[in-house]
Amino acid sequence: MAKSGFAKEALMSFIDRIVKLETEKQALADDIKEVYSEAKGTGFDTKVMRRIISLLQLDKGDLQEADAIESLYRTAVGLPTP
Amino acid sequence: MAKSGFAKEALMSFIDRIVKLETEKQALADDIKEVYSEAKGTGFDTKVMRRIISLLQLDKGDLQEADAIESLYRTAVGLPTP
Amino acid sequence: MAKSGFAKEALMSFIDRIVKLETEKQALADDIKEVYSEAKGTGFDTKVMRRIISLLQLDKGDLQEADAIESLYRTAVGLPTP
Amino acid sequence: MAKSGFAKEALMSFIDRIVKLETEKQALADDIKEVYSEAKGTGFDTKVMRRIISLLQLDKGDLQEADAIESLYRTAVGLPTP
DNA sequence: GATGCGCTTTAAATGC
DNA sequence: GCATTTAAAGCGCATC
Repeated sequence: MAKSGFAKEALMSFIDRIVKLETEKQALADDIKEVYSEAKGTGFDTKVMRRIISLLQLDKGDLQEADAIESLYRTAVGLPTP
Repeated sequence: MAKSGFAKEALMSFIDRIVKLETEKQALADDIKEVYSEAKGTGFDTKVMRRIISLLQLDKGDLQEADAIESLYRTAVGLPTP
Repeated sequence: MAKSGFAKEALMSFIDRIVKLETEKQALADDIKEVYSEAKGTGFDTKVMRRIISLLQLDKGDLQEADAIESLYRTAVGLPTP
Repeated sequence: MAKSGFAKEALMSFIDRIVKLETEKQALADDIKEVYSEAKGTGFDTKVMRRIISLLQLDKGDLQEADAIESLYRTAVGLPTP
């Protein structure tokens, strides 16, 4: 049992698995960064791209609602709506 | 002279000033957090509020341009425009 | 209520307060930058200064952190924590 | 060119690639979470595990950091760095 | 349900 | 000006 007997092997196994997964995860993060960099070099606005990607994650209703609230608040503070 | 003679006093003076300013800055950050918290309690969407505030920092032309690019990208990926 | 009736005045009030606070906060950030700039002009290494300041701010937490590390290693090895 | 002609296809390609990579990245994040969960179920303290893993990852940089600190203090005190 | 902590992401600063 | 590195902010989880 882990708590008292002290399963050193088990702990090391868990930790190894996590370290490995995190390594792969970091590699993907680097890939993503690279794609953004490439897109930027092609002339795209990466800031807007990031926003678009986050909007894509929303389901349709949520997106509409978010847009609606933003329109409302924009009007309230005197900003033009797109 | 700082580099060779070693102006310990001067260094400490600079550091003290910075620490003091950072303390005040942190206090303002806390105040801001509190206002957001109050707004949230009143029923406002703080995420949208943050966006509105960042949009307010832009000058008019920049805002229009950002909106235009976003519309373009939205259309390109099949998202509805607000 | 904010969502339906839509308290435009309340929203503007919150946003005004935040914008004001952020303005002051930014002013302090600028002041800090200026001090660093002045220090740099006097011959100090600002990177080192930043490091020292962060170390100074960590001083208090440092002991706690050392204690925490000991504690966690004890736990990891199955020893009781004090 | 992206800005005027507007390469819709290119944009969609970039975004698709990023979305795909982020999906994989999220899958790995979920895997990691699952391993922690399993470890927890086996009786390990996940907080401690996280701490240990972060310490393991810092091991390499640690020496460098120690050297850097010595270096910065030397500079602060006016001593030449090696 | 609230609070704190860690992670992720985003903005800024510096050096090339 | 661009790219890297570092600080700040926001977010979400986990705990109490």
